[in-house]
Amino acid sequence: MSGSLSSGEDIMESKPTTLEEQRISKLARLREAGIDPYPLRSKRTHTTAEALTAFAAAPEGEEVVATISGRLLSVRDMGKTVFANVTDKDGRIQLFLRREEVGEEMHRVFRKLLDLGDFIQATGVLFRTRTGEVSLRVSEWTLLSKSVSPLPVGKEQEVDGELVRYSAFSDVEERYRQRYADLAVNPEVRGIFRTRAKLINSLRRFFEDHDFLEVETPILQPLYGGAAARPFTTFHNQLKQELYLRISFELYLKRLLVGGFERVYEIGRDFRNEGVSFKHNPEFTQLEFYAAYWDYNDVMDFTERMIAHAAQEVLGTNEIVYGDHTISLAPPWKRLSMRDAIKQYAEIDYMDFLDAASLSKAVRAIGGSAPEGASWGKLIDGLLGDYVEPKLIQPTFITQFPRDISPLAKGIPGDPQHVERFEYFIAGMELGNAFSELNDPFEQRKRFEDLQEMYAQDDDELNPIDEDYLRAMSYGMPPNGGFGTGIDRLAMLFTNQSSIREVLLFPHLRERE
RNA sequence: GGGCCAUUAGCUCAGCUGGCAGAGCAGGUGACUUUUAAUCACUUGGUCGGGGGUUCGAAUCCCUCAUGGCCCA
Repeated sequence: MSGSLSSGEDIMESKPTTLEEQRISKLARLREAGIDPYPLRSKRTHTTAEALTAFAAAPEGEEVVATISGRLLSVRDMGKTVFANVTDKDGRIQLFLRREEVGEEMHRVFRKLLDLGDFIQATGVLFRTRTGEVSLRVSEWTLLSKSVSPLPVGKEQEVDGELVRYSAFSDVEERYRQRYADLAVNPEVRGIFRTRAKLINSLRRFFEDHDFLEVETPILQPLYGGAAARPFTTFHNQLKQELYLRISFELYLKRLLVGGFERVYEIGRDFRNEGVSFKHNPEFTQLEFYAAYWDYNDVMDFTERMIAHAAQEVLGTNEIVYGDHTISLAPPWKRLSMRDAIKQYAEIDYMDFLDAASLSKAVRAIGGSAPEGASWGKLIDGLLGDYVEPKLIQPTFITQFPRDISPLAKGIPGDPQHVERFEYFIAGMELGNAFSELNDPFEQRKRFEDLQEMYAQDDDELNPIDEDYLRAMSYGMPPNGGFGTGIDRLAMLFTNQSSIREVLLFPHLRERE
């Protein structure tokens, strides 16, 4: 017998708790009874859901035999008879286990040596108990995996068709730190991530159906760009080269339009070295697409159809509930220029204040915040965030952005202040950003240089000039519309979650000592 | 970055103006021939987030640090 296992000190870094010690001693007793607590193979014939369906579909009088596998989540021991619930990926089934049917020894082992959280496999005939629950009358069962640490399983009860949970694992921090336990005991959390996966699949199909090519571009980049954000830096030892984790995909995807692809998209991870909040995680999933011969109006048309289509596919409706709001994603969405939006919600016509100094004064006059040294465009963006964004519950495109905060967007003819750029907002949240992409290499260089000058003091905004990108553009880039959106925020919207951490499997948390 | 709140048993939580650290669930022992938050009896389990201070005495008051949540910037 293995002394190392009975002590438990060797398999766990920290000292086992009393409960863990009890379970570790059960491991030894199981082995004494000739039972391998971690057997090599298992075999199931039905998921719990399939077993219940098969029973419902079987003609009267026909036996349905099933072998199910899953995690033991509750036991009601009546002596000669034991009731237990076993769950698997998307369901649960009640086991009905009698001494005469499984034999004295396996009956004893089940009652004395199993714990909540253990994986087991059970074979039997389906039937309906006296109280009406379809159950598996177990003729044979085996242990598949012993749970040594107690899972935080709560209890639950059905009240008027609603499942009420008691002592559910709900400590937010522990749920994130031990997501495996959270997922194991909170099926609705698994549901969030199923919805998230369906959303991404649906978007991929939509792109596929519209002749987009899915591509992958570098995450490790010698230069970063395409957004205003601080990057993570890293180092390639052999090349002795400083590298950055990408902050956007933009400049690489547009290089592909130069290369002759006309519609490309990428879904992947971006990294931004900034604060953590209910809507920010240092790494997040981004979707960007670029389509040759489109302008930002085409992108708007496509965006509203794409999101509405995804909602229809994933949720079965265009009317989604988010917090206290019911939101209609059905196209067309409201379109409002930046100038009109700020006139409406902040009651400032910024075209009356055409430089940063006078606009800053006007912002302060209405009690708004105007950080020292903020550019004209940044002040406007600030007004948008403070006064407009929280009000935009129903989907809204805000169009025509200030030029100085939009170095990659094409200008509007005859309007030196604005460019063809939009952001879209739902539920008071900015979800994405798009423009008619600048494709004039001379203009692009000038914009980059202006930016260098304007933000010479500001690390957050200062991107290095990407000469290779300019060279690509100098070969000729088709006019195109581009778009980026945060998948995590869309997932929040689709799953009615108010924190980005609820839609990230393993959200970033500070280290605990 | 600022403010507020939280941190007590494996889980969910009580613990008032400072006076022997509690409950339910889980666990253990036993009872129970179809229960479903099964029930009943008995029972184990604690560095009260860490450190410092005040006090005869601190889970409780003060300071500080850590982590998390909410609100604000």
